[in-house]
Amino acid sequence: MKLNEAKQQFIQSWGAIGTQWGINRTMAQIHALLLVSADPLSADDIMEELQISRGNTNMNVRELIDWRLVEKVLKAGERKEFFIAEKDIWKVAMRITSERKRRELDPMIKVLENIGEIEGDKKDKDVKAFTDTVGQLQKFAKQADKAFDNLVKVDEHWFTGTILKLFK
Amino acid sequence: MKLNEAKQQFIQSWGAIGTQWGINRTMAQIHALLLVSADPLSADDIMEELQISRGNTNMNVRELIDWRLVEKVLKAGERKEFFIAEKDIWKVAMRITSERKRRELDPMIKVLENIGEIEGDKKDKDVKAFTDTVGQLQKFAKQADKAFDNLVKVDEHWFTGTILKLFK
DNA sequence: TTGTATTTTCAAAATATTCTGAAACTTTAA
DNA sequence: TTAAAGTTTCAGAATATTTTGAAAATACAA
Repeated sequence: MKLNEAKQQFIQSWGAIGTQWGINRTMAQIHALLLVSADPLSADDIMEELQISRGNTNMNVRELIDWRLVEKVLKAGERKEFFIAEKDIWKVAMRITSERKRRELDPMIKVLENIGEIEGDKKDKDVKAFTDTVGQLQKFAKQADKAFDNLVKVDEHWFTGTILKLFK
Repeated sequence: MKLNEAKQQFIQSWGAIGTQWGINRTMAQIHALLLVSADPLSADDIMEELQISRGNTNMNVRELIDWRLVEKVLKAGERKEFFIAEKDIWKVAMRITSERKRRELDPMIKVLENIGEIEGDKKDKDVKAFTDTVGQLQKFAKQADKAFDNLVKVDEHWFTGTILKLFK
């Protein structure tokens, strides 16, 4: 299998998987392209490689930067911006996890907090069913929130060596 | 806050969160409705409560059953089918996790497996960049796969008591 | 059987999301 | 300054997804 062939296959497949993840196809493709590129690419490189418009490229690169999966790189003597992806897959996974938590778990916690006390007979089976489910969800959401925070925190400390120092 | 008011708020918010999760709004709403209902509901009940069509109701209830979040219930003397949601939030979370793994991680593993050996100079930086990233992804995906399987497995055994028996 | 209640399917309509490309804006070098 | 290179924005077009509702299929009682 030739390199370019394999690259193209990887990029296309990654785009398809992206949609399953609820992620924009183009965003996933640009990420894939940058992940397997040795050098930083410019917007024009990306447009050329993926056959997409400048606007689309710009929007999705910006989104990838928001997710902290891609960084802007400046080359000496060049006016253009270049882009490079974080290559450490563990870090990539942590950042995607953080972002998904922010988009999926945090709004859930907010919704649950905003549900007020229910008026009426607390022994009523309908009132019970509601408060019981909402209560369980609240408990679960808070636990999950802590678990994710710890996962990401431990990971950051691992890299900076903070945890090892605790054992000295 | 009145019960019906709170229910309606919960259902609408859950629908909105669902879309963030990459889940169909109606599916999330039906799930929310069943989660906070004391008794099983019929398709007509769901249509009435959420103001949606029969086709939409049928499709999404079926999808929820596929996810093992909802079960069909038959009432004596009634010809209609009724539906009830799994109320144990931990079980719900495990089932959603399993389904997401199936939809998100499994296709990723498949894609990575299908990428063949790259022809050409293995010292070339472009070849290196590609094989290195794909290699890292493969390693990560397999670890994640095992981790999720174990999570779900431990959980099932926990409920059936299999793990406690191991310590006897 | 036949008729009635119920569920399922699916083409077309409605809605939502993504993409394009050109204009507006910004940055930098001369 | 000016102008050229580059980036961003966003209205409208293209795509994709979801929803409706009526017809077909199925299940059941008489």
